Amino acid sequence: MPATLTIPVPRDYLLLRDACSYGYFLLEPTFWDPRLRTLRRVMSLPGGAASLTIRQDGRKGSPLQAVADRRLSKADEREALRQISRMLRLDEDHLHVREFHRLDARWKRSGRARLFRSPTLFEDVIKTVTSCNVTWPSTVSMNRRLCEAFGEKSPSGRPAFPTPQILARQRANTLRARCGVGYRDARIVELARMFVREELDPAWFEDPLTPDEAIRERLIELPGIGPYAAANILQLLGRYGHLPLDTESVRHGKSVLGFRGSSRAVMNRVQKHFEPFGRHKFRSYWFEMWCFYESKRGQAHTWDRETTGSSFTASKL
DNA sequence: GGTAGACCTGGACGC
DNA sequence: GCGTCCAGGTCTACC
Repeated sequence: MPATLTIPVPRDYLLLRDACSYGYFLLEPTFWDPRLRTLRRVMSLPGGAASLTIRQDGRKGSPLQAVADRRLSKADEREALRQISRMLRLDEDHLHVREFHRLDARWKRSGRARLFRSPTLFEDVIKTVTSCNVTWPSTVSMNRRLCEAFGEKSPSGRPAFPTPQILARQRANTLRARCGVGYRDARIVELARMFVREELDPAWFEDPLTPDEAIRERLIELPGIGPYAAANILQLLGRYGHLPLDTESVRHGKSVLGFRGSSRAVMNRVQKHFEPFGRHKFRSYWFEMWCFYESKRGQAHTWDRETTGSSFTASKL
């Protein structure tokens, strides 16, 4: 008998808006079904992998229903709830959201504030590494192949994201050959080993008392993590005071904000432009870009993963 | 502290 | 079908 979980959400929570709010919702093993408006993904739980399909009845603030493809023990249920809560940012302080809307009133009416992320910090770190120095279709491909090659299968045959334990046991060459990750191979294996050896402690990174700058400094030391990746991981940790500046920022600066000059000059102007939004600047920056994408491709919850969702490339927008 | 060049892959393009 | 070029952040060597 498959398990069904009922998950309370903040009163402003809307699944189709808040799940389809960041590119990772298009990456394996996550699957947003634009027709059924459900979010499906396989999670690694104490009793093994399980696929969960999450839906909301369409009303803001209605509880979510998550249906698993197998029975879940109490320990499985607790872990599934913890991961879903992280992924959908259900635990994000509503005062923090209100502060953001006071600072940037453009998003108050639509209610945009929450950004989709992975159920674990490890997956967020690896996804960030697979998004560096490649166009989006390659990021899509790397994540699909990582899951197919190394993800534990749920009873319905779909793979989870590989655990640090599985990736830590691989040789770099194996990752390169089976997942097309290129020179990122050794960096991904080393990151996985650091998680397994507990040199990277997710609790320290997730602790609100840990200063942003301490986290940034630690991230920059890691293989494959530079200034862009560190800022991106910071926002994934709910710390929105840094901008992950990349070629996409330059495109946005030029085409939407009307800035001119070299890439470096445009990046500096983008940085300055969002300074007034202080510790919420990433959300202001991101939703501005997200709205631009939606103006070109339709609302994100209508995007098909295999077509629209696989084709974004800054230089072609 | 700043910067040039290497690192890989997939897609576009020309022949 | 093959070769060439390009996009994309991090890392190292060098000034």
